[in-house]
Amino acid sequence: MNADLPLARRDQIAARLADGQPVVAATLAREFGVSEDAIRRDLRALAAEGRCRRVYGGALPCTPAFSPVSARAEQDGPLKQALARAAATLVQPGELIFLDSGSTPLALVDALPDEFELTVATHAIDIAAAVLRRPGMKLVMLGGCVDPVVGGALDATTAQGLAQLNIDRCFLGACAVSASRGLSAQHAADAAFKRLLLQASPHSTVLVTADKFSARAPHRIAPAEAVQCFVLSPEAPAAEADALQALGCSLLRAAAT
Amino acid sequence: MNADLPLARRDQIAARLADGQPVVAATLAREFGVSEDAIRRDLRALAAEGRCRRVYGGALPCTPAFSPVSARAEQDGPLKQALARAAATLVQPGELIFLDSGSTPLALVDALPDEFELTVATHAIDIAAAVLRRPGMKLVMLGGCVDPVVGGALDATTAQGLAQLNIDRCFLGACAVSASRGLSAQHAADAAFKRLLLQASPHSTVLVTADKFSARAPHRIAPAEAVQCFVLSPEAPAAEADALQALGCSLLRAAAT
DNA sequence: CCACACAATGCACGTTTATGCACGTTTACA
DNA sequence: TGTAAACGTGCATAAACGTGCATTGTGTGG
Repeated sequence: MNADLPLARRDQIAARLADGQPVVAATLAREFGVSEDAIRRDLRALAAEGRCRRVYGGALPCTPAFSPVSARAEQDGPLKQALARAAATLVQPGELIFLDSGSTPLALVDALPDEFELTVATHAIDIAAAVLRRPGMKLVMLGGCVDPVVGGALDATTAQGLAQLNIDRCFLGACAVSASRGLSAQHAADAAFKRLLLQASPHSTVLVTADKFSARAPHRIAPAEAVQCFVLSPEAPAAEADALQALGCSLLRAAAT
Repeated sequence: MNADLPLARRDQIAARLADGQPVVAATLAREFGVSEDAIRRDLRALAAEGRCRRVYGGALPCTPAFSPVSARAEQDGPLKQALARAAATLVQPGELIFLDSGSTPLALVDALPDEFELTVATHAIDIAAAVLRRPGMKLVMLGGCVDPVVGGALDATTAQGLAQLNIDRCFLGACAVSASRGLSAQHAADAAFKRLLLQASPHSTVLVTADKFSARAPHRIAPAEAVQCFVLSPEAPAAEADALQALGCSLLRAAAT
């Protein structure tokens, strides 16, 4: 991280707490490269200001509620995080990556490395909010009328904004995946947008939880071979995986949780 | 790199701080080829002008880039909610309202009536997220490169998107308010956007907490008479309120908490 | 041309602050 | 109930701090 100003460290810890994240003293000590004593002093000071609640092993935010991302990430949790970690290995420093809407791409935000100077583009509100919490990343928001179901902008303006980006890589969530029927989505507008996104990206990755293979969805996005890489969970059926590979798609297996 | 003018050095340091970068005294001393004493004097001067926060080892930007909106979100809770409730009474059914970035407009989202079939437009990520949680509202998101300090899109694309909206009413937060100096903002791009927003709206309302009257900010947005209505907190100084009214602005007092 | 004010700087001094380590105590968990 | 980790406290150290003072360079008025 950047400058080792003591108070800056304290601010960063305070920011995490204000964000609703609990902090662990030992972890922070390693992360900031100082002894646990120093961290404990910080936490004590913050607690004295009423900015957190001191507990054995670390500290908790004084307002424990309300933290949309972390809550969701915890709950849907380990599986999507594992997919996200695997997908994050594909990203190269300095790239402009586009994150599609959905909880799996959302998990990817927290898995992206800090030091890569990435630019993240998205049309999804919750993903933008998550990126905003990551210091080192630039954020480009696509505007338009927001579809309340998808949680992101989805209209002609959005498509137009997409066309103005030089995307290096995109990550999609899909409603349904099959080697024979390709990718499908629940909503027509969402499918159309994903189709444009695939066309606009020289390299596209789809994050797939195992249940997506058995799912059906009405709107065809593209054939599977339009995607360069699929990230699969460990319990994905081998038959489907082999079929995707036979189409020329590369596969990435997430580590078992 | 360096002209030897001392003031030029101070300006460069100020520029970095305005950019959100923390600075380390020892590093700056080596970089500019002067003693740490000189740097410390600069930092002290800048801090005295309110342009940074002095800390042990260097200085931090007064609005740290890394803990953007989340930290200041709920600090003045009840007060801002009271302002929001007062402002919400101005809204008419079916309108397209634009919400500026800031914690006060954010509070307004939850105060808006459900049954009015409103369309809310914004360029701020957190406000969009809040609107998304309200069922009966339509949401229009303005896109563009997102300013991490403001927490919303702020570039030419955003301005263009604004021009394509038929806004009925807009609600602004301001960094500083004064009858004589008008509205001011901390950041140039933010000020420019607010200026466009005022021009694009037939009716504009500014939500003002009492501390905004004593605050200073470098970038002038518009004179106070460019705003139709100010919503004031109960403890706002009467002198300032009278001065605003003398300029032809209507006032709305929030109920005491 | 000189004297002087003035601002910026570097240096020396004593003071404050943050840190790490050592010690004994408390806490969580098996 | 026992154990290991986390805790708080005291102390020593090094870095950063503020202040006062001498030096330098520049511009101005006598």
